[in-house]
Amino acid sequence: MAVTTRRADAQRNIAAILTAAAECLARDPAASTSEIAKAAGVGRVTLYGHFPSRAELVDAVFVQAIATGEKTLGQVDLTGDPREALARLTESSWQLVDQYRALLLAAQDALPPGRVQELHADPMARVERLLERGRAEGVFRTDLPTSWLVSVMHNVMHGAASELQAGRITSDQAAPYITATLLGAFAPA
Amino acid sequence: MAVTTRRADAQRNIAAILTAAAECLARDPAASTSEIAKAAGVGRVTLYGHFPSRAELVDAVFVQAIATGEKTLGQVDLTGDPREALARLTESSWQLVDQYRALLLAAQDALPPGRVQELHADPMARVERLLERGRAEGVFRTDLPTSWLVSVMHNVMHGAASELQAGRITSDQAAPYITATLLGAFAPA
DNA sequence: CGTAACTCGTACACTGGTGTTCGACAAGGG
DNA sequence: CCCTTGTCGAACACCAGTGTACGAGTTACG
Repeated sequence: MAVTTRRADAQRNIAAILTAAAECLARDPAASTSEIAKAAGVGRVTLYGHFPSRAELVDAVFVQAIATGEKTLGQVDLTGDPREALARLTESSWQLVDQYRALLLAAQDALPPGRVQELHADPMARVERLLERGRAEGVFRTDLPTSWLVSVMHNVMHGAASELQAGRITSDQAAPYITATLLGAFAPA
Repeated sequence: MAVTTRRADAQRNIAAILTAAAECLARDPAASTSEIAKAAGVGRVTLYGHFPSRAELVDAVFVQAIATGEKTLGQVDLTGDPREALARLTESSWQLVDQYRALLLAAQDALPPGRVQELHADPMARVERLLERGRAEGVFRTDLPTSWLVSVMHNVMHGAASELQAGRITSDQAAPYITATLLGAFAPA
């Protein structure tokens, strides 16, 4: 599907728009197409030449973000004690959540409902597998559904991002706090 | 400061607008003034006659919601085993969070930053006091700041609201799930 | 080097909200 | 009963964004 018949400058512009959009949306989830085009050093018309609508642009940026995030998470060692694996996964995931927080908000009100969920399927599955293994080994609780535990992890991380933004915690504290909280929450009763 | 010199029908209208706004914003955080006015059975101009701007209307609705919420929470018995008290508080808080979820979103992007935080001070203090007591009695962990634990509680509840909305859990499951999660997360290491 | 692909700015049409103004018309209160 | 207070609808100005149209200019690529 990749149209390889695009001229070199066009490809450069597409890339520039994509990275500019990522930056702008990270600053302000409601960033306008004008803003993004300007940041990319490109006319607004050019932007619309490559992305039919703002929504499709946001989608493309989001897809890209998920893809690079997946690459990072794929390198995390998930073997050994599930608790230690969870700590490692949390550390990496937290970086990503913190980085892409605003982008997620942008996606949530620019993309059709369910689309965000759909694109999160892969990273979610990774967490789920680890939790399942921990449950099988008896180090994580089994009295709550795995999907619930995944959502707890998700929400605690996003909560940490809010706390960080509000200045109530520092960047260094976040990961340890999250890890300590989750290990407590996931331990068997 | 309460202007008692208002005509009876005006007071009725104000009340109607307030309750209509509460309903509309609960359905759609971005509900327009036209929508709210129509729901209140009132002209849009009348609405602006009582509330100078959409933001001030949202503020008023939010203040009202907090006040009635506080009344409910004030009746919760917080004595005895802090863990059981937390369970009771969670049960009541969850009802409120679920009910006012959309309103909170409305407030967050209609009100100046910090205003939401400001109005949450009282309910937060209540949770904080309970957690502090539990820490003093050795049943809650002390290796994380109280403010962090409060935020965890907050975020787990809002996460549950999302899960409920997405149909991944049912209304009955929410409170027990939240309670079980928090008791685990707050237990001493 | 010529042509097709691409870009640019400006301008435009459209949408959907906010807040105001106007004048006519009720309705409550003293 | 009169007058103040309040209400109403319609119209208006305004803003900020999205997406499109046009025509002239530029750039890659064969």
